Amino acid sequence: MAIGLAHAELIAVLSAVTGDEPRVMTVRSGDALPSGPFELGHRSLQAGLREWVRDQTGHPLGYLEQLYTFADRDRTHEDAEGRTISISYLGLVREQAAPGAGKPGWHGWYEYFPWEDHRRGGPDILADITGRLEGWIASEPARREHRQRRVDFAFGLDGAVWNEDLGLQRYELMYEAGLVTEAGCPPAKSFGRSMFADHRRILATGIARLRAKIKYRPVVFELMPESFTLSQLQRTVEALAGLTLHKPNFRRLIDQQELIEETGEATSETGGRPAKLFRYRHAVLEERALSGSKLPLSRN
Amino acid sequence: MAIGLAHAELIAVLSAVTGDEPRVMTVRSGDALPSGPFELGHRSLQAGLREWVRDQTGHPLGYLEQLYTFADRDRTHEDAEGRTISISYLGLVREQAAPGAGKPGWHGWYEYFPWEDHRRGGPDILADITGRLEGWIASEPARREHRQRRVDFAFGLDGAVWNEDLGLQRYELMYEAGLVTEAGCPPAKSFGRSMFADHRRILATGIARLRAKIKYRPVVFELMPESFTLSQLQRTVEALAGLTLHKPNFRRLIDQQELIEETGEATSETGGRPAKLFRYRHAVLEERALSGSKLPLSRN
DNA sequence: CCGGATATACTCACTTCGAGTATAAAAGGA
DNA sequence: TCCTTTTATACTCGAAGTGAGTATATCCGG
Repeated sequence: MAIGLAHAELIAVLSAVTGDEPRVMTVRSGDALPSGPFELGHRSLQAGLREWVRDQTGHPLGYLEQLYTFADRDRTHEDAEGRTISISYLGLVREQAAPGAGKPGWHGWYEYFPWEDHRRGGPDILADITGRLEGWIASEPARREHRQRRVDFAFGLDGAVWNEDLGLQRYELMYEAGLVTEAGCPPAKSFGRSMFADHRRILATGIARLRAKIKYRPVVFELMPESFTLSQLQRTVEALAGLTLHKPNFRRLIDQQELIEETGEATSETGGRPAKLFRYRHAVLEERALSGSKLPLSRN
Repeated sequence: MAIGLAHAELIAVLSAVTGDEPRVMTVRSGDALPSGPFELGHRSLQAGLREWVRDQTGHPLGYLEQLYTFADRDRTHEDAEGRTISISYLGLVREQAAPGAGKPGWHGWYEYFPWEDHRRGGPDILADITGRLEGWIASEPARREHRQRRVDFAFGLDGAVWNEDLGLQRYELMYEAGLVTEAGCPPAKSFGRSMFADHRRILATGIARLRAKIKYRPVVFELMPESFTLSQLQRTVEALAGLTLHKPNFRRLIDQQELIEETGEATSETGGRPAKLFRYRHAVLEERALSGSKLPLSRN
């Protein structure tokens, strides 16, 4: 069986949460995701990326999973024979281990996707977007109905509810409708900060994946410091989902799953009544991480 | 940014269900999964694979999704510079469109994973496997506890319940314990039919992904003929999951989701009372395919 | 016309889950 | 000191979902 030659690169969506702001590691002042060649000599892709991140950033990398492999024709490396295959990964970095977070190199998710943050209600920018999308829908009568259904579903219009998992579909619709500069839209009429090539699409893929995952796997804890309060944990989940949650239900679900345990200490840095500190029960839960563990993503 | 050179190949896990037997398309008399070079000139990986499958098999390919990209050191192409990157896909083929199903080229899933079929109760082979695993657990005192937890969880022992989604973890445990020929185990002491290189592991990845997916996305319908009875649908799901389901609950969940509609006809080929025929509501559901749609995988 | 087989329909108890309400313990200013 | 604000923690209730069992309908073949 013959084998085609290609160039291989790794692209990483590395996220951390500082306070209540989800961030992504970037290069070129926030214009691109970190990427690099897939070097020979690595044991595996996963190991290669781990090593590379450690060298480049000094941050130990907790959770790491493959996102998607792209090889579209428009990704062909300029002057080279063969084409480029981009293998993208999603990685989670602990806040405390990310001293660079906040400084250049880390940028908030919602700079790139301002319409995705619904923690203070649906953002005003949404009305502008859906308005422009209506124009796009009307512009081609033959596909009108189909487009209308897609938009209503993705943006929670006409009876549908906003679903935080559909971030990628929303970005792709906006791309199709020419509302982002990556699709050739003039900056003045586009939405959100754009990125190099298809990096923003890859970021959207990572965000969508993470938002879906926190609902059934205890990956949030990869973003938390060693000990934390329940409110901190909730704010982290809220930051990722771009939604606010019902506090009593959040707490109920967390402790009925026995994912965490009290450290015995408390902190009064939170303003009001001191909060108990908790830690994640690593050892006991290695396996369970593979199955259960839901988070209550009910709208508030 | 420099780009590493590599060989790229595509590997496909193409599945169909005939009657109540889930099958996978194979080459080399069932010893390998179909694979081929990633040719230049394809619009994308997805398009390349679609084209390639159509040419090779004559089967139109319905659902297609990327599974995983492998590039471990032991997958290096023999005499070549660079290494091989294998991009694997999961594809679903309709029974009626797979005239070759049953003939050479298609093999039942459970030839390769006999311990995964629990439709007639836990298979006898399971006792042999867990017995051998106990030996492996005991063989290294330092990791005993950890191994015990992994095995109990994956195989549903010691209070845990059998989880059909964990097929990949089960295979990997068996590989680690040296119970499969791919890991160097002599054929007489190994379990299930083996495959070339890591193809059986890729098949396990595909099966696990599909078993997980049918629970929240309506992908089963990609495997059904145009019109079908509810029992047929249930038997297909059962074949994939390797479990039997509670009939009344299955029907309730199906029709409360409004995924299907009656064709108006009925068939009396089933032996007893004639069964109504249904069809999947394609058009209405393009978008919903992205979110909801659960299947009742409750044990019976 | 009756039993076997399959299809279809209904019921009930238990759990889950969204949503609201109540109490506890700190800080800080009047 | 006390009262308000703020945050943490605890409890309750009703609606919906889910597992499991039972009952009825309609064919076939003897």
